[in-house]
Amino acid sequence: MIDLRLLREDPERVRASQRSRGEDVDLVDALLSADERRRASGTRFDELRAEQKQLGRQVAAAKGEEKAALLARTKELAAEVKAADAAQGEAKEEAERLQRALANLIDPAAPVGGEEDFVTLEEIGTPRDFAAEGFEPRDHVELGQLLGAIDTERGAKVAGARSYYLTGPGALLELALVNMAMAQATAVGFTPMITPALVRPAAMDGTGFLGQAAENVYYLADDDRYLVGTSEVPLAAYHMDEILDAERLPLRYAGFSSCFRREAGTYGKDTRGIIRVHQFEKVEMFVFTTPEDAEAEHRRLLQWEKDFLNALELPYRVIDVASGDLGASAARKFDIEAWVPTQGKYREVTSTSNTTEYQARRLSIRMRDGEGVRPLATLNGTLVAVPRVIVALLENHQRADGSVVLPEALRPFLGGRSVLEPVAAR
RNA sequence: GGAGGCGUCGCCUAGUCCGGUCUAUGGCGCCGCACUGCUAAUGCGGUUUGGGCUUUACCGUCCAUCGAGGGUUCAAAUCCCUCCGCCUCCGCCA
Repeated sequence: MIDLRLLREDPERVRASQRSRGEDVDLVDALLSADERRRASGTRFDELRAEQKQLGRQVAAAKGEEKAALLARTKELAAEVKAADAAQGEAKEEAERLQRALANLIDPAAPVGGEEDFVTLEEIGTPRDFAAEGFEPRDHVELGQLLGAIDTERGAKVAGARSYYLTGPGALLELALVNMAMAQATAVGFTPMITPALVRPAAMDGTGFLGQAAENVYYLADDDRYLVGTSEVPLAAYHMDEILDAERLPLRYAGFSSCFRREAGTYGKDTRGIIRVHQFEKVEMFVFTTPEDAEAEHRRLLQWEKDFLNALELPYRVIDVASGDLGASAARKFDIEAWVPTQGKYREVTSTSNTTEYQARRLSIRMRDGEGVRPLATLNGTLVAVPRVIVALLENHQRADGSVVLPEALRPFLGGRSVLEPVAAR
């Protein structure tokens, strides 16, 4: 949610943000007038209620006829109070509904435009020239089969499309990547967390995933629970309804969980392999900090993501995502895309968003400092989304014989192993 | 799944049976002031959160807030219902 005071003082800024996102601008004025109605109905209720309380005290002290006379008056007033209360409730609900529907204010520094209008901030590393090396690179599905690391066929048999098994070295590779990510995160002060993957509606809604993104969320109707698409959800909601001492900030958590995505509306996209799947594991960084520190922390999250990919010796680029392609919670977002040789393209492997005070307001997470009590800022960033990193590792580090060289930094997490070799088919 | 107990403004706690200055008690912690070579101790005052009005802030004031939501009543922390959470026991189970 955005700050209503800011909305009242500078509605044009909010309209501009909506426009830049390509979202409904009328929502802003609908919210403004709903807020007006909310305050008016609240004032009326408060006045009636004050009168009722005052009379109530008189009733308590009165006796006999005097009391009977008072009761006649208070009875009438009670009906008015009840009506005013209902009106206030409706106005409040409507205002909050609209307030929740409004996306976060765009950071003015974010590029304006749609999905294609991102700005490339930097390119790190150089994609290998396989032609010069004299062989055609295999894609990760083929490599995964050769190495006995990925089984997409049986994944589909058992769990349907976009499902897979990580087998043998593939399974170990996941564990190694997760351990390496956790080691890096804890070294710079993150608290490792293993989070619930199944959450209540308040957590899902509070993080902003039940808006436009709702169609990609698995919902268990019998239990009124959601499967999270990222541990950002349980990590953000971890401090729901709390007031944190500003001196404790920043609070940094590295969450590990399975992630579930329906991938609705992506039929035909990335149907081969494990780039787009319904279930995967991920280590996510999540930070609670002051609004003043949020922008600097966003840069730090990006740097930690780069550190990780650098250690894996992968070529990648960093993009500044354009306004129209931001999630509802994000004011600004940087994605890192790793080079995928067989596609001749950079593909998203991490994403870090500054959600400013947006999620904190929805989840009622505040901080107490010298200024008093006010919302804090939250930020998130991927450290490792396992399948996509496996894709990049296999394809970028493959050799002509189908073996894959493991980057130095990963070897200690694989018992010192330096190469994955093809195995006989099973 | 079954039976029972519990949920009070940071923490602990009084109040709930029997509705009415509860405008929520006391302690701890914390903040301010006083006293004091320093510290400690002591004394006094303050200390939930949100919303409205006062054009912002300060100050002041009103309303809401006793796990959440509804109901009964002139009036609900207190009575009734539903839900959520925690604890104990039984059953089942990785």
